[in-house]
Amino acid sequence: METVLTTEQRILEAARKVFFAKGFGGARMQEIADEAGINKAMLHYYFRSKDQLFDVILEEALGRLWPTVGEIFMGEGTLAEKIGGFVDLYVEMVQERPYIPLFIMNEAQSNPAKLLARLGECRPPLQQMATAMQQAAARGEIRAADPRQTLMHLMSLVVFPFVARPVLKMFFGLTEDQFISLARERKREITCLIMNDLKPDTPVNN
Amino acid sequence: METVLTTEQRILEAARKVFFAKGFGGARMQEIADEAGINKAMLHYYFRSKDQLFDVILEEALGRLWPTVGEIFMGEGTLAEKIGGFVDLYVEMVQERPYIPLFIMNEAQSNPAKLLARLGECRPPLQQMATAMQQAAARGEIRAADPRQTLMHLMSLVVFPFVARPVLKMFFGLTEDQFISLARERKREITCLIMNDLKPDTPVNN
DNA sequence: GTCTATACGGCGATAGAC
DNA sequence: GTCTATCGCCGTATAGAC
Repeated sequence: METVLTTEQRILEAARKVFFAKGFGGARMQEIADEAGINKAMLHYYFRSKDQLFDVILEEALGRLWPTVGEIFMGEGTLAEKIGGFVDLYVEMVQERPYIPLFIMNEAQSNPAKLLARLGECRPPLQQMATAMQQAAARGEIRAADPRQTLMHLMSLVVFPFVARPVLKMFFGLTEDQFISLARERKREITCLIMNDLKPDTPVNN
Repeated sequence: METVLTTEQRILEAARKVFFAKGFGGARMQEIADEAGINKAMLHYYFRSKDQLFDVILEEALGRLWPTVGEIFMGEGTLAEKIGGFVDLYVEMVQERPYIPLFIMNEAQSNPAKLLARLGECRPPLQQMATAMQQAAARGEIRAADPRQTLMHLMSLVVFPFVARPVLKMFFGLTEDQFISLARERKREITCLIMNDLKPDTPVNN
């Protein structure tokens, strides 16, 4: 139970903060050093170069992209429960680290080579999701649907509002508290939206 | 019908390209000059500083954020038609200029002051949309719903896939062509998704 | 209006004392 | 391991010839 962080830990914490906020190109080694309360030279002592320091941060971030989402879809229960679980977990992740998705989308555009190579190793649980959806469709719980579209719907609905948070707050004239409560309402809304879309055809009631 | 562009126009075109791709911090005046086929000094001759050049580009981009969306919701027709029209128009806009949303979300985070002031003047047509939804609800065409949530749904579903395009292509293992056709399918999907969600309660069939 | 040359500062990175 | 000092490069911006 040591509350004193090592120099390396303080550097990493500072680097996360600055890289996530400014991206690779916008981040300054000096700012990271200041944030960590140490000297610029120490950054190079511990991590040779800006590139290598960035790689460590990037690796961490990518590892946290897909929490334990795959397991949710492989577990027991109805698809509605699984989708609900996915949304809960994913909203929580994005809410805790809102900078990560924007950071990743940015780097994917400005430094594609660097990012996309590593991104290949962090695929979403598309296979598990497809299986879960097929089984649910066979049970008549939902209609047949393209799991890629459904995953894109889910990611869009969960991630976008946090990525665009400052813009949306301005558009809707919201305070931070109001935004948070609006975001909270969304969890349930999103699940309903998706399940409604996947409802099986009901010729009788049509 | 003059195909020869003035120097100023060529600078602006080059600046759009570079700023949209790299953001303010990542863009280099040298790159803009090369792209325009002129000298670096000319940039400063026409636009004094990088900041002022950027402001011009930003202004343009903000003006194109909301096409003539407001009019769609004020016109005749069912809400389903209006939503469909919104999606068509908005997808088209984002498809044509995919860099603009990411660019705006970025600058909103890294240079909030500069952007958010001007952003206030480019609000989405929330008022028109709210009115159209209230009227549709009164006609029994849809259930009562928070127009802010509906607008957030729409923006999320339309914008996110384009902003995250490189990432999604990698996740799903898609070529550019495959991505485009997936995006095309989405237009209809999104409209259905939203209208399904807004369907009025039907106690008889419930 | 367009060019070359240059000023000036900030950046990443390293050397070397302690 | 930690610091100060400094190198070399590249960024924005300007001066001045044509």
